[in-house]
Amino acid sequence: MSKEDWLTSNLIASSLNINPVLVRKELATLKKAGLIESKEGKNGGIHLLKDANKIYLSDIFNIIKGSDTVLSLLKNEPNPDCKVGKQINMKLETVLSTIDNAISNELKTQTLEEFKNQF
Amino acid sequence: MSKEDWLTSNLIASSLNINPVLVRKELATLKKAGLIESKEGKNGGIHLLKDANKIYLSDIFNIIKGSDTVLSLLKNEPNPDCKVGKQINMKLETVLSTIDNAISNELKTQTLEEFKNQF
DNA sequence: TGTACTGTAATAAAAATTAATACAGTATAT
DNA sequence: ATATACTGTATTAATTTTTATTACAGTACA
Repeated sequence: MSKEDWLTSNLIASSLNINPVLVRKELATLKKAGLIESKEGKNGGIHLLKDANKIYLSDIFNIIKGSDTVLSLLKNEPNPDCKVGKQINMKLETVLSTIDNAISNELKTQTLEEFKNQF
Repeated sequence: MSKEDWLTSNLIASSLNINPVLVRKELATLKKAGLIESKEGKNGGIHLLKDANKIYLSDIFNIIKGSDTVLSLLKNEPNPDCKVGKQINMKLETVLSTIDNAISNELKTQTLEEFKNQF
């Protein structure tokens, strides 16, 4: 992908076999995070702002993940009358954060370029 | 929890604030995996088959996770006419497996006993 | 000025999760 | 023996989440 290639959300959507609007929503997240840039109008689209070999899979993971934890066990609201239930989400949060970090660290070992070169 | 304490699914459900049937389904998984034992009939319930300090959070994680990957990106069926789409799930699977391993390794560092003792 | 994009909102449809109901089977206590 | 309180499991309903669809304003290019 050279600097002047602009990928369209329709092309991506048809490759992923999902709806273009979904793609554009995810791209909005990546754009906000500064990973990609977009161009409106005819012949527009998106492309990366950095070289793929400077982008680690962890970067993408962390952007898409946002502030949630990957394992979303914190949505449940345990019985507050239960001594354990009252405190467990706080304790779980610690575990779930270390899990997110473990994933992120693992994904630091591969660049987008390396992933791409498999094809 | 001594050897003769039998926790009922209703108690667990009311602590978690979810439906008892859901609890019993998860317990069935843990039982099949040999982590817990159950007793039917009056005064029945479930309890651990091993000491909590011999059970690592990773054990529970792996049982509950089953054969799926935690990040379930493989359900999508990309366009098979796309050169990349055709192959990507295979390549993703590798990444997703390393993620599962990373989580499992992280959770090996804490026992159920240690987690419990926080309360 | 028509065309092909992004960006975003609103709504609908589909899928996944959770809840509810029901009940057979079983062990215990009285 | 029999009422009681459990597990185990099936079926169906309700709820929530995810994904798709439709629509359209804004923008840049040819």
